Amino acid sequence: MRNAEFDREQVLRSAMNAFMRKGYANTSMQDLKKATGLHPGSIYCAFENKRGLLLEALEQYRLDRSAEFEQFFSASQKTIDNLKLYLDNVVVECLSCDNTQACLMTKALNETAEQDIEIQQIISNNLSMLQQAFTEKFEQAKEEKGISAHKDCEHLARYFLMGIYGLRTFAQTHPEPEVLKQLAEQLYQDVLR
Amino acid sequence: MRNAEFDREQVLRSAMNAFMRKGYANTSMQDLKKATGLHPGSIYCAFENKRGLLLEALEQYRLDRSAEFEQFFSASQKTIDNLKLYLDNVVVECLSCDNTQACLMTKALNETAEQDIEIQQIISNNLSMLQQAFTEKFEQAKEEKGISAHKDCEHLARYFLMGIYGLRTFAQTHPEPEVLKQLAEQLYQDVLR
DNA sequence: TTCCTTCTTGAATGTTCGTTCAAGATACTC
DNA sequence: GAGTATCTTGAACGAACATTCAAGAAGGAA
Repeated sequence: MRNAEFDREQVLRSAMNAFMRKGYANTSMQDLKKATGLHPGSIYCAFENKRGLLLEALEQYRLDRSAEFEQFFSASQKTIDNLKLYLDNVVVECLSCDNTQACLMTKALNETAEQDIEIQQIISNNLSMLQQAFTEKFEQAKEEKGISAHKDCEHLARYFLMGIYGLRTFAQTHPEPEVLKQLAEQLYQDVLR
Repeated sequence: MRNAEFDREQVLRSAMNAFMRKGYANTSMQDLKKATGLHPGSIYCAFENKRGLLLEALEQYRLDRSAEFEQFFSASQKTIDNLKLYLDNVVVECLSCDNTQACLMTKALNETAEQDIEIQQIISNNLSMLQQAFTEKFEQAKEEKGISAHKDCEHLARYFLMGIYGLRTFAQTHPEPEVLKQLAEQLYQDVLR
């Protein structure tokens, strides 16, 4: 027997970043080789093919973001404040030029639209989970009297998510800190109101 | 002498749709041949190369959308109502499955990010023009007393555009009419308030 | 009609892509 | 320490890609 030499999670995160930077179609096996340090044969042995690597990278991304999400909501006692922290972090992410700048989910969603139904479905499910997570946080905020009792938490979650999508796209053309912060602030106020 | 047989605008619109459906990288010359009815040689003769075709398609898209934009604001006397009409139309577009479903600008923006700076710049400029057009409409609405006098029209335009971006992305995963209409309604209310 | 210019055609080109595979390297088992 | 199962390597593969180009078709001028 012999174990694989590479760290699977680390490889997946490298692939994740490569896909986010150039998109799925524009990331060649050579790019992936350079990014992951794995030779083509190893990639095909471990992930079946390029698409399999994307599928696992998407799942790793979901896990990582899910963990990150929960971390934000252990920061303060008040859920509504943590939602603001989360939103502010989106802005920070948008502004970090050296980083990937976009969300792997929405990036892959845009690219595989009407082409790969399975990937489309997986991403839809993942984003639905995120939406559900937001819904729960808004319900929690309602219990804490952070938002008014007559609000529809599902709607708030959808609106919040829509705002985040929009913020990310907007940031691609106008990555000006003040503007993005102002937009995020307004989104937060509109959700609270 | 001899004139070209094809209608340039019609070819550009066909290419536009092909690029929107599959994305730039995933649209092959064969796809473009099928979509436009032009043979590779003609395409290269008329547009230099695939990228040149995208560049002209982007410009045609801008022109078409610009004309469509102005049409919305000749519908009613009140600018604020026309903004609602525009927003409702975005929802309708999102829901028309047979159609392209996405905006060529944001689609290409996502795909060429950090890869083709020139295209990136062109799209940024085009989206800035749209933002500017919205700003002017909001200022017009302010003069008509449709929105309160102390509002920052530039900010409103940015927020409105952000909402539209978000709506489009959201629709890709959840194309449910009631949900999208509710989101658009809330966006409109938040902008008015 | 004849000639010339321009457009159209589609097969051919070189390149790059994702993918495969056989040889070599390595660690575990007995 | 020999044997073996598994992983790693990277050259090689066919397919698909964007692009080219020479031959053919067609309109305008004379």
